Amino acid sequence: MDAGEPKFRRRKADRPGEIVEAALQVFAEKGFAAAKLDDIARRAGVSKGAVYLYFETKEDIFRAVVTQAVSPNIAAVKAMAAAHPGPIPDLIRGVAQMVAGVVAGTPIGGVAKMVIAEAGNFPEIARVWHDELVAQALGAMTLAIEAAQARGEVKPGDARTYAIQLVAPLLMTVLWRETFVPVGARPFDIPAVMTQHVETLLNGMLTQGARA
Amino acid sequence: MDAGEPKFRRRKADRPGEIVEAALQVFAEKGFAAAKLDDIARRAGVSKGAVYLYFETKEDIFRAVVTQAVSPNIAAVKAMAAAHPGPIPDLIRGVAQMVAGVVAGTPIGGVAKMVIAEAGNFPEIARVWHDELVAQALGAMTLAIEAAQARGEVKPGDARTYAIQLVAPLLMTVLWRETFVPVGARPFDIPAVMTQHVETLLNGMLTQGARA
Amino acid sequence: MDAGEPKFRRRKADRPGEIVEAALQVFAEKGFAAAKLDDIARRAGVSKGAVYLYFETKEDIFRAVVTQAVSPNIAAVKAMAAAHPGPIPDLIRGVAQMVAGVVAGTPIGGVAKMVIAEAGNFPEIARVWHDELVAQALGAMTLAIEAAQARGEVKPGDARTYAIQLVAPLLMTVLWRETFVPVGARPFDIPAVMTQHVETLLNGMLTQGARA
Amino acid sequence: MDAGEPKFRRRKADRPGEIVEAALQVFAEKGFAAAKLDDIARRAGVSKGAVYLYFETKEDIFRAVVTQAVSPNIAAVKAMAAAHPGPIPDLIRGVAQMVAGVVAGTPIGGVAKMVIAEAGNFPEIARVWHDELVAQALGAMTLAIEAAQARGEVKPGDARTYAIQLVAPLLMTVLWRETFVPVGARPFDIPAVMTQHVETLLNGMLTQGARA
DNA sequence: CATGAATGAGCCTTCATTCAT
DNA sequence: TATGAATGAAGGCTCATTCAT
Repeated sequence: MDAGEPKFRRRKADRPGEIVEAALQVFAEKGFAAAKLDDIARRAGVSKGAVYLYFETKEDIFRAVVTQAVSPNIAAVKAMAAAHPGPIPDLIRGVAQMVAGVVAGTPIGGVAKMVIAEAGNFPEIARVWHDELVAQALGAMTLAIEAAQARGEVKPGDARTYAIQLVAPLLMTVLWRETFVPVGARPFDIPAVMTQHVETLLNGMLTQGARA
Repeated sequence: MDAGEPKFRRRKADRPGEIVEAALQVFAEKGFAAAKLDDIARRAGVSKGAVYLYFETKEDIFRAVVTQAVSPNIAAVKAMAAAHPGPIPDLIRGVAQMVAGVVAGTPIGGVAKMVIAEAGNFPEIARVWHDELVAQALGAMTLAIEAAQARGEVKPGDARTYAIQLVAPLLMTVLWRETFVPVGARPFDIPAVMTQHVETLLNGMLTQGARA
Repeated sequence: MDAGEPKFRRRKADRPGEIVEAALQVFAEKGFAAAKLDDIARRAGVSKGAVYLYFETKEDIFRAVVTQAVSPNIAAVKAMAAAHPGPIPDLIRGVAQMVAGVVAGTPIGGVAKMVIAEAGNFPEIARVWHDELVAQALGAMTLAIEAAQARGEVKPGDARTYAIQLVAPLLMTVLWRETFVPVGARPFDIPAVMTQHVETLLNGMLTQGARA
Repeated sequence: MDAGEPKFRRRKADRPGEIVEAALQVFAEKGFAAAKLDDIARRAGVSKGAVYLYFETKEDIFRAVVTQAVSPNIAAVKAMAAAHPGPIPDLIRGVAQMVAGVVAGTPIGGVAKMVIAEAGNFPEIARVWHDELVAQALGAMTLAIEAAQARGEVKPGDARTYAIQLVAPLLMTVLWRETFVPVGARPFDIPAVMTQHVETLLNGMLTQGARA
């Protein structure tokens, strides 16, 4: 019986996840509007109608894809926020490695692309992404840098700006991978870029004393 | 025709340009698929039919928007490439200021967003953007940095990586403006960010001797 | 099975009847096309699949609803047809009271509405309804009136027309109840209307002699 | 040029009327849900898309059909309401003839059928039909009858009931025409039925004195 | 018998594109 | 050139019907 391909499968519990996963691929590849329900369904291995057993509309699927990509990263952000208040270089190196790993190993890059692309059409999604993920992470980094400045570890300068200086190459290389690599551009080794970047930037932003 | 020509008479020769300009706004706001020909025509102040006197298809308009945004910047890139081989800090500061000015003062950010979003659907556009703009600029910067390394001005490290480290915050802040500012995020002062970034990074990447 | 059988155990034998009853309500409320199998099943207290154990298609259920509403009334019609050939006023009064009672106490009004609404899509249903119910009743009345005319009880005039004159207010008030009362119209007291109608009409159609 | 069938016609002003007329036929024949936009468009001689240049949704078309059928009759109702306060028999005979003419000569029967069928799904349509047409007409008749009763022309009895007694055969024969005639039932001669009905009923409802 | 997850044909609606004016 | 009414293909969504359990 196992060998015969049953026409129906009856796996209510698994379906939503499978559909969201398939949708992530299709949306990341084509964008929201150009993605066809048929494609999503086929890639999820179900019929078009089955998708509507689990989601109300195409927009719902989109929202599920994006918000679902937020949640697992919230933990990481919280860990970052709660990070020990020790010397800032270790913190930054640790965070950079962790985030680089996430970015390299998950489809979060594709989701980021979708958020950027559809922010105009789905403001609430941009808001969720910002409020729950980006602003949190940026805020945690900013606070840590301000504390380090107070301790004399980091040179004067806008702390929030230091924070984006730190993460910008990550976003850049991810979008590079999504945008230009498929048309033949030379890819970047994301962890390597981050290593060089963090060392260079630390070198530039730390005070003499902290650089020891 | 005569002296009594109405002051605000529409210039026929300007039509394509007006349409492209209108299309840029609509595409940047909604994305390619969600942009309606009707909106573009209305915003350009012409009828829907008139658009088809100048462009074959919606894709054509899109291509025109993106490629048109490339050309004026090619000059800048060439200037960059031909830049004098003097001390690298001045070159970098000069380039950064120029690029920051362009980014802050033109809709190129919206175009970048479109390129990222539609790279999957219009690979040749991603290719044009990469080959004629991004790769050129990155290549010029890379060469200049390698030359500076050869002169002992810049520390060892991957020159192409140094180049993206330099420009990444620019892309980041532009996308921030396009994506999160409309939903209430605090904006960045792009030139200020670039100033701090360039100084910090130069501080970190220059050798002792060059830092004088 | 045994004495301990649950008190409210569902009678399998009743299922078709329960489904038809539920379907009658839903069809009467929404019409054939707008009625959803899901609604019918839910209102009958069974699963959607169970409906298909008893009926082949949605059309089948519809046919069952309408034809089932015909049968119990056929007896009444036959009784009418076989009615004693005595003075017509008594016959008419008796028939009117009986029919008014049926109309007021059964969902036959909703069925009539369905027949009217779907006659175009289900001609055979209109035909059944006409041939087995309406034409029979009308024919019986017509014959009785013609007999009364022969006996000099009823004035000259088209007998079939007299017959519909008699029943028309019944249909009118039923449809009023189905159509306008739900949107706030003042309802009619159907038996009262029929009493006044029958007396007025008899007054107008009987000859001097019969009016004694 | 006239001989050649042009692909497009450009008759903006005529379209809505043509579409509503076509829709009336299709809706009356199939009902709202079973009517296909394609059918309506084809019968109106336009493409499916063209329909959407003039109406937002299928429901809109339906509403337009029904409300459009109301308006021309409102005038007649008003005339009825303003009718001279002379002897009631003349008034009733006049109104009956007029209404019978309208009913026989316009598609109002089909519209009435639609209103009855879809009252559950479109309550506001039932409300419009009732408030602007049926209740007005019934109210005017009721008032006239009450006045006649006050003058001693009409026997005691509920005036509103007398009013529906009067019009019921009209509705009955119209629905008969829409429902049973297509499946082979013998049609009624509507004006003839009304003549016999009015005379019989007047005979029954007038007082001795008024019958002179 | 009974369930309800799954299917897929069908239809409303949108919108890029065409063309008579 | 310019217009905008008209077209028709495409796709989101619904729901009667089927079938593995």
